[in-house]
Amino acid sequence: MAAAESSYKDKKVITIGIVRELTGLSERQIRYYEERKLIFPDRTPGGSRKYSFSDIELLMEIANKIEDGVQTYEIRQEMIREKRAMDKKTHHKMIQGQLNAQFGIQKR
Amino acid sequence: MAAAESSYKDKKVITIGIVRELTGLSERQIRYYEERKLIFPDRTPGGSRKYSFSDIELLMEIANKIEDGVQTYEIRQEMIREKRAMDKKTHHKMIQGQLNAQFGIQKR
DNA sequence: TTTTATGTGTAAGGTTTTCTAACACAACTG
DNA sequence: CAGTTGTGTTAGAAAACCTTACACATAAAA
Repeated sequence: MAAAESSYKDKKVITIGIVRELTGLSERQIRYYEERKLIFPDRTPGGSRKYSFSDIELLMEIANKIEDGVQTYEIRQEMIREKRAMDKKTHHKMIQGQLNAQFGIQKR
Repeated sequence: MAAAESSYKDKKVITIGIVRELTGLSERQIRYYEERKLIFPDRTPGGSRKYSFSDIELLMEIANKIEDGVQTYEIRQEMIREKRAMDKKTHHKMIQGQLNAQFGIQKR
């Protein structure tokens, strides 16, 4: 049963400096992956980025793929494919909201 | 089995502004409760405070008690008592590390 | 009832953190 | 070769934090 799960994992509350520390990536890299639409932090009213633990995990996966020579464009395609696959099959699962938020209709 | 549990809940990665937002408390209050030794954030190398989700929960409990007229001093006593009770009984449990870190020997 | 302690607000001045934009460049890719 | 990718770095500005201090209404203690 266990309902929606407020889960800390997906709450966007971590600033980029901490993310840098936790992932070992440079802020430049983190922002660049956002530019390439691989990651979608929230923002404070003032404009500072806020990430979740999920985002951090995702960033580390991205970093691995990049190291393996995979390009951001390809990574994005994979992610979109994965999301679609999940939409069809597991139609109401946890990660759902996560990915939906990221690849859904970007409210410009 | 399930070992130590890296758990996001206790990782100190949230800055005070976000804590303010999540708890509804003012930064002044949050810092004051620290001064009264009710909460123990980590610090970045630069000196900014970092809190965990546990800290946030704790802060909300504190806020409730304060509203009920309980003084910070009493709250602290309660917390110390609770910690001791747990030390005796549940001798190696999750929350352990959490509380220990907070009420253990403060390395001045 | 004076005196002291508690809990918060607010202001000042100073650092740290973050942001965007731009230039540079090596290593690919087409 | 011309264009793209992924990062570093710099520069200037804005946001977020920090500490210290003064004020003050309440509440607790002497």
